[in-house]
Amino acid sequence: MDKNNLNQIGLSRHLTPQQWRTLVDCCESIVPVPNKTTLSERGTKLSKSLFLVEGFMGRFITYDVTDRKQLVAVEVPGDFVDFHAYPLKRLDHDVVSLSDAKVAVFDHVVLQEIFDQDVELCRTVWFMTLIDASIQRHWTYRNAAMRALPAIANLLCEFRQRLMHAGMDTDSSFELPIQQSTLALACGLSVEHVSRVMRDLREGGYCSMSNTVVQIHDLRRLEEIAQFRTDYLCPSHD
Amino acid sequence: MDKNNLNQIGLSRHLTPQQWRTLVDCCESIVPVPNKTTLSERGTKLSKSLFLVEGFMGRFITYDVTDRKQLVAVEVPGDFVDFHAYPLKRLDHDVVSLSDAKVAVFDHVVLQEIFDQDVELCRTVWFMTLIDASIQRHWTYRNAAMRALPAIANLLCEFRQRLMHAGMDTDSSFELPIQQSTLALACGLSVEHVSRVMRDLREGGYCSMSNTVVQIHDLRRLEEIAQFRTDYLCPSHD
DNA sequence: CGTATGCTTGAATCACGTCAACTGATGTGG
DNA sequence: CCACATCAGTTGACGTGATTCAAGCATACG
Repeated sequence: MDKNNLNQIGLSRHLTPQQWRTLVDCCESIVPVPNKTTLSERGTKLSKSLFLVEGFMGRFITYDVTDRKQLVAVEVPGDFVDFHAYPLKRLDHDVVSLSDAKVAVFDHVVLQEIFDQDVELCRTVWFMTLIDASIQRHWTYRNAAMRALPAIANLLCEFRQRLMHAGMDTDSSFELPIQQSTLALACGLSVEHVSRVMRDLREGGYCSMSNTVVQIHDLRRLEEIAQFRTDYLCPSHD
Repeated sequence: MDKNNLNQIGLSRHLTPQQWRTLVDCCESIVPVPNKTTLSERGTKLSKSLFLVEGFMGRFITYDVTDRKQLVAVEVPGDFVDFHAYPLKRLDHDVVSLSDAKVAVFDHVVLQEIFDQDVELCRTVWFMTLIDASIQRHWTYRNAAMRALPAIANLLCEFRQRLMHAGMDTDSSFELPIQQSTLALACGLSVEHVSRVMRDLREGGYCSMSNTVVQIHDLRRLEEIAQFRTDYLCPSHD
């Protein structure tokens, strides 16, 4: 895949066309990533950042003692993966692909150069990492304050909304190449309980998930039990 | 209080002395904030950012339907409050003081000017907001993956560590001007259960909390049951 | 004084985890 | 083609961690 074919999708739409071109020009390469690939491990020093072109990525925090893997964040197409690694250098978690994916690679040194020349671009990218932070706060909220059924419903609504931003058609159904066990890891629930919740959502006429496709049966009612709000996903820039 | 008395504490220590001076020079004023003051409400447009000189601040997400207030983040002295509001402008949550506090106020327009002149400073402040994000990921983890007792223990360890960074003496005890109900809001637990957990921590010889002081009885064992790790609080810059 | 406010404790209930067994789809090698 | 393994999902029985409701107790405060 040629880097000139890179489309401005998802969060990257916050950039002006010129800024986007500046960024794309310094893209090192575009590489395919198979499912379940560990892209970076906790504590190792990073020198590259990624733009997620296709597929899903997950951030996992693991404590060796308990061996519990907790999924604390998911990136969808159009997200910048580890652009915050650029100033942070070392991360406290692992980044693993949740599906076959495709990523555009950026070198930190090159990024530093273009940011030096364009404070506005630096600020905009900063802004985008802050939307991630906003989503992260919501994940904190969801895990602490919501019961299993509304939580799962809420997560599905979030995915739908974010994939919509990424330009995918999500009217009555959408592709979601992750499985129940992944939802369980994201919400801190057991797979068995997620299975029961999915049955309730199905039988309640809200939505259903089979293979890699989520079918929305009644969006209004789904968003209602999910207590879904969009403000944390798309804060206005002005 | 005069702004020339502002000490470089906590996260602000990531700035060089010159950067710190640049920032302090553009501080508008230093104002006292009484306990339980709402500094900014969800959705309202912000034109100022704050540096927390003294006291504690909390970020609350509330859904009107359920009326459940969830505490998703806490700021300690030395933290920049809403510096990320600078590019974000509107927040998805409320910011409320958890104790009597003192804040230094910065105007966004002035900030924009000094960032325009110093990309490096912009980058460093960005870096600091990313440590917040790292903490946020850990809160997501704690809420999803940890049981009540280790979770509370972990939160107390986090406060201890962060207050240590802020230059407070926290050898065998430290000031923590928040109450059990606040811990409950932070961990998504009921006040009654937090009370029981605190009793277990006390009787187990780990730590105890009375009024506004946390007494550490056995730090090693406390950090052990808390599964405490410091990496998410102080990532290295290089 | 009485009345909040913060903490504590007990008993009943419930949401969710754990364990175990089973299904169906997919794949693999003989 | 069949025997077998694997993996995602499902279901039931049971245990438990945490909530809820209710009451009581201490301290601070108008």
